[in-house]
Amino acid sequence: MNQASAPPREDRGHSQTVRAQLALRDLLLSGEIAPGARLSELAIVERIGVSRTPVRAALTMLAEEGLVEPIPSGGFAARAFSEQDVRDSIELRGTLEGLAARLAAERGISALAAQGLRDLLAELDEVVALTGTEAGAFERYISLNAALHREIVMLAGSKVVERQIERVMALPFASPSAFVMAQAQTEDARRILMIAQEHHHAIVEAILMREGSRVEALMREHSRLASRNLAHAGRSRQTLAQVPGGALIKLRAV
Amino acid sequence: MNQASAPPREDRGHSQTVRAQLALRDLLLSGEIAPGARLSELAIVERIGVSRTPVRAALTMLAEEGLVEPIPSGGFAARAFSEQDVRDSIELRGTLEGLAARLAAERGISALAAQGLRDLLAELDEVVALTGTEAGAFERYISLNAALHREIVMLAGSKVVERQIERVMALPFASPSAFVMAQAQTEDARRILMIAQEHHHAIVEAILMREGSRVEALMREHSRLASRNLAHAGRSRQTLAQVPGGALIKLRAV
DNA sequence: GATCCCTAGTCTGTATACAACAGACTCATA
DNA sequence: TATGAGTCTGTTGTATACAGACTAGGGATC
Repeated sequence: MNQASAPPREDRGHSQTVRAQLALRDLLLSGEIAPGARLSELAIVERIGVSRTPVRAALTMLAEEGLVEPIPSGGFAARAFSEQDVRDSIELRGTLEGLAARLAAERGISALAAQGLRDLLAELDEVVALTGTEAGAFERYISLNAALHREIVMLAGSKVVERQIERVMALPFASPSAFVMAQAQTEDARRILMIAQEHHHAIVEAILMREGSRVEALMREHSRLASRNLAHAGRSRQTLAQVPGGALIKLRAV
Repeated sequence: MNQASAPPREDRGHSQTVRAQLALRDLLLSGEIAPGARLSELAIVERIGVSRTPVRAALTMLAEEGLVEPIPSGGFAARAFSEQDVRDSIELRGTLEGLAARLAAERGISALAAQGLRDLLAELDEVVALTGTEAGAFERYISLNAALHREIVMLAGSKVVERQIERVMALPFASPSAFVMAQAQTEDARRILMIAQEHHHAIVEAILMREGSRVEALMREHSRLASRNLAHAGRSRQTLAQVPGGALIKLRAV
């Protein structure tokens, strides 16, 4: 270990493998490593200062996540995603979240969990009202939105389903809030957030009323908001840069 | 490399990592490594005759697949599945296959692909007719059934969806034919196969007619046949032993 | 001038050595 | 007898050395 000096940031507590994984993911998502490029292990070693073994482990993990893909002759390459891939990922997330929400509705949730959902909804209501007038409202919306979605997935009470959804969300542009930031500058932004929040209300209500089929349909439709946002964001590479992992997306008509 | 002798079977052509992965998967699915047991790397090295590096790689891959799970303090343990886990996995597969079938229907398939589906159906018809009178019919059914399901997934034309379904099927008892063998001895066997085949016909028809919503519902219901079979198979550990990966399933009331 | 082959360099896959850590066991003490 | 500290063993995480495979570039030949 003759690299630079101490661990770059407060990476202590993490193993070298985790550090490598996070660093690599950053490099990939920011586009610093171009999509399609081969990932030479030695080059990565020099770049992030851990030895080949953890780098290799990180690469295989990222390959499982789908951010890199194995090259037949050996090694890995940064993966590129088409607009269709993104759309499919969103549809996939909607379908799986729909399943989770349906299970939650059908199996029923505790009074405590119900209150948790209501609280999240109320907080989201506040934030949506503040949007446009207060800085940081979007960031706050994103985190609350993620929390609500996560909570619904948890309420399905199925590790198997949970794992699977986690896996889809490893593709960053598939996350529920991926395209919110891309819309932040638009005049439409507030309107879209209000619609999304209306969805949230309906979804929570359906879960509480144990309307499985309804909540599934709602959840799917909800995810399609992201698709719509993608259509907007996809118009320019600049907007796309606001989207997490946007650098990985190849536009058709650039 | 002072182990035993030459590579155990015709494992040549595979890398050590792949060999380790296959060997470990076998060990896990057969139950030779008990669910919940810690997987010591050294022990595996001695058992399958490759060094720690590929064993380690295989372990992380199997962890991604969900067959083993990381222990907080380090290392991995063989995972155990509850009956509920199995049921959820089947529901998950049904949902995802439903999505794939719907996409195939909505996007349309080529004339060649349509003919391929019809051919598979015809072959399955034959095999189902032979069931009970001819040995090996069940095995043939399983392989044709798998081929049909695979084909439908391919026809969705989405790598992202395909990958995800692959991942669910890594859990062997989630595969479409998992519980067919468990039923082979039953007098119900033939009846169940006929029902499944009726499903297949309706599914293919719906895809050809581009009835997305219908095919999705059909596909889900189709997957629930497996759940029903599980209920039967789950009654005894002996029947469960016929199911791939059955050794990993913990019965509630044994 | 184009194509094919050979060679050198680079890279990955694998094995192994080393160090830090976790857990269990023992022994001493209250 | 119970509790605590200390040690000791087994295990994983990490680094690195080595060998085979692949790639690219240059030179020779058709």
